[in-house]
Amino acid sequence: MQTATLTTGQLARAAGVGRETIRFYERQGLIAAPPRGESGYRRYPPETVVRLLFIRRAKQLGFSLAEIRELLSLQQSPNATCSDIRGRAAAKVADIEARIRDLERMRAALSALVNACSGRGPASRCPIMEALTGQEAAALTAARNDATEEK
Amino acid sequence: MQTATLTTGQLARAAGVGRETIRFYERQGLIAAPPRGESGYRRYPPETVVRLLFIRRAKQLGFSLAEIRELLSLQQSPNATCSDIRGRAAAKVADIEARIRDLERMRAALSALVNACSGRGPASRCPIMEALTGQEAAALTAARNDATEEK
DNA sequence: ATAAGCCCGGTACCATGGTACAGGGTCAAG
DNA sequence: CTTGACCCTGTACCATGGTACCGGGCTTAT
Repeated sequence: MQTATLTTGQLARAAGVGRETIRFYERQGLIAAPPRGESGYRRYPPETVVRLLFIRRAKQLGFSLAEIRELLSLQQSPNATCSDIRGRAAAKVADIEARIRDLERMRAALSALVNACSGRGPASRCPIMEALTGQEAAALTAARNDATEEK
Repeated sequence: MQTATLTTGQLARAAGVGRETIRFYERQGLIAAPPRGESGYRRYPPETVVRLLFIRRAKQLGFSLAEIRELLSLQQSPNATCSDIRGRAAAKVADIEARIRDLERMRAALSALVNACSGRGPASRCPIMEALTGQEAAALTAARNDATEEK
């Protein structure tokens, strides 16, 4: 085995990802299809490890694979500017902030319900369930009671 | 058409969801399969609207369809207690808070990178890209330079 | 009575990020 | 020279929450 190139398994171990993941990234255009040996085995140049680690870090920062593909192609392109990158990163920050606000809104609404619930009594009269059920249930029940009385 | 029951389309309009979504929820066990008319058409009792609105609200609060199915079955079950419900809601709050913390961590790391980037110069020397690329790239480049010099 | 509009079951498809085979070929050590 | 570990392609599958289409049947208004 030549130490100059890596097989798929060696690359996977070096980058801390699965072997299948590497082939998946190749299909997704995140890493280039490497040259092949006689046997058809992939022979990765060692810098592919760097690229895979880049992908891992970008994923941890919340970038999708599509966005990472764009970042990588900007990296490659000679007339891409630093402010292009900065713009994408800032947009992603805004995106993350929007998701946080969304979750904060949920958290506030749901924890208000939890606080409104004593935890005693049957589920059927739980304030949480009543809030989720809304007004319509009462209206429908009333309508049905009317019908019963009229009968 | 009897006004006592609703067709799938009427139910969909009343609850503000798609017709296909209702059949999907039936397959997922979120709403019971309703009785059918002569023609095989579904005939929903009007309270199904309440159930669909319940599902919508619970979804807005971050519950998955599987969790909503559980909430609905607790609602139905006579020996389920209020504290069962409260427990699920509290667990969901904790879940949402964990997701928020995760996003906060991303936001902090990424906005630090955005602040470190002046936005001037080529993408190849962008501090954001350098941070994502890490140390390995420098090490590999050095190794390659060594090899070149030795040759 | 005919056309529009609704409904039926079944199936396939969307995005996201992979994972898991099956059925072969290859490579290195013993 | 065989055995086990590795690699190949291709395809199907996982969860999530639906959406879209097909070929047919039903209903309703004109």
